[in-house]
Amino acid sequence: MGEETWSIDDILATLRTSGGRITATKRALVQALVETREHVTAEALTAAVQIHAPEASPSTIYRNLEELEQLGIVVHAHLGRAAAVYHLAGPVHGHLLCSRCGVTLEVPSTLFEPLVHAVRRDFDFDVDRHHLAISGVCGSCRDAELHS
Amino acid sequence: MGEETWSIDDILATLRTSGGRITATKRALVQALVETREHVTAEALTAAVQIHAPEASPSTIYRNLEELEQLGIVVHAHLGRAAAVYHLAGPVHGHLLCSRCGVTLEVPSTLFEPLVHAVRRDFDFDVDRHHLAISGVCGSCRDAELHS
DNA sequence: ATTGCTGCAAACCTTTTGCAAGAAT
DNA sequence: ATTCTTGCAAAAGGTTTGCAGCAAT
Repeated sequence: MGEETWSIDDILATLRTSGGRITATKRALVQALVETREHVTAEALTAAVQIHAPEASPSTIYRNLEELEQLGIVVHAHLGRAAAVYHLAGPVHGHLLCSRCGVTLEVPSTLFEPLVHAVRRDFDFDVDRHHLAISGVCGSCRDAELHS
Repeated sequence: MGEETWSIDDILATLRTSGGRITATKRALVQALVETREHVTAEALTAAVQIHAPEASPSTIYRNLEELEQLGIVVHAHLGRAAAVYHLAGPVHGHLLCSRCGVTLEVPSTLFEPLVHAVRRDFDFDVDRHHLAISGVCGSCRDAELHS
């Protein structure tokens, strides 16, 4: 259920082993993913990669991300209507997305365990813990609303 | 936290009371929503409305859906990368989306209560119960996978 | 020498928006 | 008469794809 941590070399090795080729774009993408431990959009990753490889195109980023995802290195989540966010598969966690300000909070997956088990028991459904995304209103936005 | 059930007349009355005007498109849309108790895309709703009002355009459907949503009559959820699904606000429930076959299961929101409370307590975050969407793999797809 | 990867540009899909004409009140 | 709504068409935003050339193996 996800490695502890991925190093750049881990990832490149996995990429090679799977038959993929290592390109400058892939290297820069992997580096960006490892360095920013946050949830980033494909657009942000493209920008990061372009610092090192100015010619890199969004389509390549998408293709590389898909390759990494199929290897279990990267996961993505859809948080509402906006662009998907990508991050390294790591310690599993859920996402709380504020529908007012858009902030994303990561919460430990332990919070979801009761739900995960109930859903498996009652609905024979295996929750993908990586894709957990719950929307609502964060404390700051709720407070701001009360004052208006 | 949501009415028990909406009738067509309930909805039209609410629409009128709020200052909105009743048009043929709105009437057909409301009828489609009440009749199909499922989760439908804007595209499907457009098709349903066009049976009665062939000239209705998708943009009008979107605008009407937004109006209905602001009145608390309709809610929508984003289940993955595909089009959003809309349905009448009713007994609150969560969604389980199978990432293999795309089926959507509705589950009672009681399953989410432990999570909702933990998240409020620990993260000061108010979950929007209508938007709960959890992805994973349904029993049929898991079984099919085991046999392959 | 293979053949996987790339950038570019264009296509795609869902949703939003501008606008002038039309319709509900 | 007022002004809310509509249809159309175009735009927008995110993602995917076709293709010919480039590059990693």
